[in-house]
Amino acid sequence: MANDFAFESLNHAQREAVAAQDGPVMILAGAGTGKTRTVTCRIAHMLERKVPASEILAVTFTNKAAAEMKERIGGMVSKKAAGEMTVCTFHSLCVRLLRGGIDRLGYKKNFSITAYSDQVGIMKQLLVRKGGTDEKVKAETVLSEISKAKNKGIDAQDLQDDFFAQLAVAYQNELRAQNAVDFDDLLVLAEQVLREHDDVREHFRKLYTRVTVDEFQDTNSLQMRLLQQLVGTPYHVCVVGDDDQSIYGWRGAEVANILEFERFFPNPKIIRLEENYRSTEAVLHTANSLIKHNLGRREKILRSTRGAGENVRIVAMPGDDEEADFIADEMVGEKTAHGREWEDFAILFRTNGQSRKLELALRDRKIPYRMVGAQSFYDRREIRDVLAYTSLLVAPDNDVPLLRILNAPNRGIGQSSAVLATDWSREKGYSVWQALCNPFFTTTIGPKSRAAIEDFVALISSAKNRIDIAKENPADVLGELLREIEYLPWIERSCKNDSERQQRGEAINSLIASLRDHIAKGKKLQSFLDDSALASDREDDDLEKKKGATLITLHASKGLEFPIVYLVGLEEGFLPHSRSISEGTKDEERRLLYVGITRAQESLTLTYCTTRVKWGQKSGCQPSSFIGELDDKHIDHTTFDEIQNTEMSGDDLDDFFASMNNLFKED
DNA sequence: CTGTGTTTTGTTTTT
DNA sequence: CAAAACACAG
Repeated sequence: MANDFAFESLNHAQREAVAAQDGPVMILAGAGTGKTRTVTCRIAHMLERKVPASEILAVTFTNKAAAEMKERIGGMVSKKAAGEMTVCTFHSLCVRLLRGGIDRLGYKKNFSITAYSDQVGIMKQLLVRKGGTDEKVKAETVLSEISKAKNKGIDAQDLQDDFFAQLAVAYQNELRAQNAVDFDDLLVLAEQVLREHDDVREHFRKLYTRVTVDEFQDTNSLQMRLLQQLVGTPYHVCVVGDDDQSIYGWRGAEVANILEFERFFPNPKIIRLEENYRSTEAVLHTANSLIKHNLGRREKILRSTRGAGENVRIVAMPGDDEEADFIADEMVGEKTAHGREWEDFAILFRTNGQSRKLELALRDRKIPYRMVGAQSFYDRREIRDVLAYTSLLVAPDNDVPLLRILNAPNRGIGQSSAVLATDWSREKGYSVWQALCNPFFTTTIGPKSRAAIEDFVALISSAKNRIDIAKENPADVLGELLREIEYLPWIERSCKNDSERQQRGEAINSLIASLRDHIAKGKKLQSFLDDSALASDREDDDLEKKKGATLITLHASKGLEFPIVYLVGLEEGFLPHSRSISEGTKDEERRLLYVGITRAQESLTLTYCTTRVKWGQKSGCQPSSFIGELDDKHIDHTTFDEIQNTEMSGDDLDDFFASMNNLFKED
């Protein structure tokens, strides 16, 4: 199955990238330059050259990207070969590695991965226990400092702030005691195993002889060190990325990795993809004129292959209500006038909070839409609860999930009992579960709570036995367990409306269904929990395939493209975000805007408001300083009022009256 | 221990 | 103006 046809369709630079198979290679792929196609061709070409598929490793930024890449390569070569390759995120790669070798570092192989909400839970407890003077520190802040330190390779106790260092040590002990690792530990420990154990390192270097890293601009220095351990001479490593699209600096991403790639892997072949197949000249010229203002970049000039196109518009809005209405109205007009599909439209914004008004405006006009990224499926309360129950069925000694559901639904084991159990277990060096099982503990508390605790212990034990001993399907056991404790009715009682009730019920069902699916594939319960912890995905296939216009944050929009793009809220303090100004990361905000602009294929509209409702109060806004940096060559500056007036002419007039009529009808 | 009413707090982005 | 944390009575 030759894939020559694909090779034929590549441009010069892309072919060069495909042909450069040996030694270190860096592909600088500007926005819309056919990056994914080039990378998949390059890997397909590897397989053609008889590199065994099992020796190929490709690391992506998200699970979704991994799945997509696998599918595309499967389409070019055989499905079987694609299946034998390893395509995954850094984190899941590390899980695989550690499930095999973490015992070398003194952890047990059945370690569990602490989800973010559980990290917060641990830290909150520690703050209560340690924060005698109760300083106003948020658990999230401490965790983010710890995370930054880990990613930089700093030891927890060496944190500058004394209090933070204390917390960091306590936090790490807590995890260790529970044989648990957090998200960052996965990378830290994997790197450590590879570095300290020659045989493990050699094993993996032989296992993966060809390594590709996608979205390289988003890797941090820890991931870079991991990569160095993973790849030995002769460095058959290929990194792909675009420093201009590095927007995860706040999570530790180091643009330096891409700017100083030579330092890590000597004499790389550097290939630039600058021919853009996505956007019009107007869009690209505007994007280029903006990104020019960033210093210290690998210079790239995107060239359009699609002709000038219509001008970019910058529209001043009197307020955020008008902004939303204007966009929604225009979408209706565009659709009828030019036969557009709703899927052709996307509205991009900086913060999730901005989506509310837009949603309302779309809903008013019955425009179908899909929201990407609001709340992660796995962050939902009912899902976290059910997963906590699931993890108890694997390892009841994990305190965090245990404490989470100890009294959810309410079963008469309240705060005070929980504190007593925790304290007792800590004193004796037991887990909380062991405390609950231990008569020496249970006899110390009141008869009512005691009965409740005994019931709870019996409940979990019997469910666990059904899985471990009777070998029943865990999905069935879990489902029955939830029914027995009447979880759903309990959660439903806290819902405000019917649709929320339905959603929660569906979420639980879909989680159980995916567990059943997982078990049917012959995989273990433990790996189900791993996957859930690592799934950042706002997946839920339904949501992905849902029809309609797209509402999306700038961050989540990376890698996507749309014919018609509205980018809202170009105001100082929003984009650039005020926090970025105080942190001195305005460059990253500029890149963020650059990413947004380059999503547009044909039509781009940037809007800003002169007033905006904030915390229920109207307040004034300044247009973003980025607007002044754009070259006006392909830009029209207008205002809301101007457009309203000009629309009074021509055949738009009919539309205007139609929508006015609608307005009156609704009132 | 639970449910309700009151106060406070807050808005970046997420593997 | 929300949601979330908090306080207090039952």
